[in-house]
Amino acid sequence: MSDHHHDHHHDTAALTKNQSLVMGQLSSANGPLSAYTILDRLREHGFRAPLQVYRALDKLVEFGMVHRLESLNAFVACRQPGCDTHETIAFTICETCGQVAELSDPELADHLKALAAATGFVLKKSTVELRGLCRACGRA
Amino acid sequence: MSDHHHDHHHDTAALTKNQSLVMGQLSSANGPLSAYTILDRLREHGFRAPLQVYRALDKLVEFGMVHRLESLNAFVACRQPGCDTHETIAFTICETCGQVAELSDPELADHLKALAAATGFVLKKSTVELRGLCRACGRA
DNA sequence: TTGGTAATGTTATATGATTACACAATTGCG
DNA sequence: CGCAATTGTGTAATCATATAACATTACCAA
Repeated sequence: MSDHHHDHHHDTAALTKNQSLVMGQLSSANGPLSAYTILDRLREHGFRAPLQVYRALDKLVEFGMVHRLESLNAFVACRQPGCDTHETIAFTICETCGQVAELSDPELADHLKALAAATGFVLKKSTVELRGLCRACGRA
Repeated sequence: MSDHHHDHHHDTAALTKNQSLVMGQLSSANGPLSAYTILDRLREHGFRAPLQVYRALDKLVEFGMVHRLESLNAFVACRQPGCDTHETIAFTICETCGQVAELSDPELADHLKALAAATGFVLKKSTVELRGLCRACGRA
């Protein structure tokens, strides 16, 4: 159907050592992490330089296992059920607790595409990041 | 109606010296500029340190005269007709020529709000940045 | 086995943004 | 006016994010 989706099925075993270590940190974190935070946490595993983290992150993002949050300069493990199949995604970012949730809404994707197309713009990639209060923090 | 919209009407005359200089650079640029690019261009006007730029940018963004593009770490002058009245905005960013256009679509705002609300999320601010090819570059 | 590709390690540097502190200009008000 | 509060400015240092350049190692495939 889609002409450029990921046909990867990278389970953890297929990752390289550095990729696994970085993925491990992101998976066990309950929110987004900056590259340098990941670096610090992996120093005891032999990491010495930012590039070790950034290279792993590049691949993990490419595989669709990790998302980059532009408005935070941080990275988060993908929590969607079919991580490698979803297309356009929006993120909600709670300004109080820092928690990030993914929203996958085909209608939104269509809406954005149509909106862009109306001005002759060919849409390649959407960044949608919503700031506010999550359900729990909104009650406070 | 809205409880925190801008009631400012800052015409250029009301800006401070540094704010005017920064605004001048952004207005005359035909695309987004990074804070350090602005700094370099204003050195001949006496600018010496990043903070002079960032402080001016903070105010200009607050006034609604300038937008920050999260995915570029750059800033662009607002080109919308009623710069201080529009609410939610999406940006198209051409990956070839770097040109940025603003889209102001109330339906999109509603859609995002509804999407967030469906998970109990209280939306404060939306970041929507669309990457792709502008009309001119798309023809190539 | 040999040659190419991908991954890694290391140093240095580029780029983006803020903290801390001192001082000057402007505004508001008694 | 005279004074205080606020806002704007200047400067240095530092923190935070990301990439360039180059050498080496691991792995896979002909």
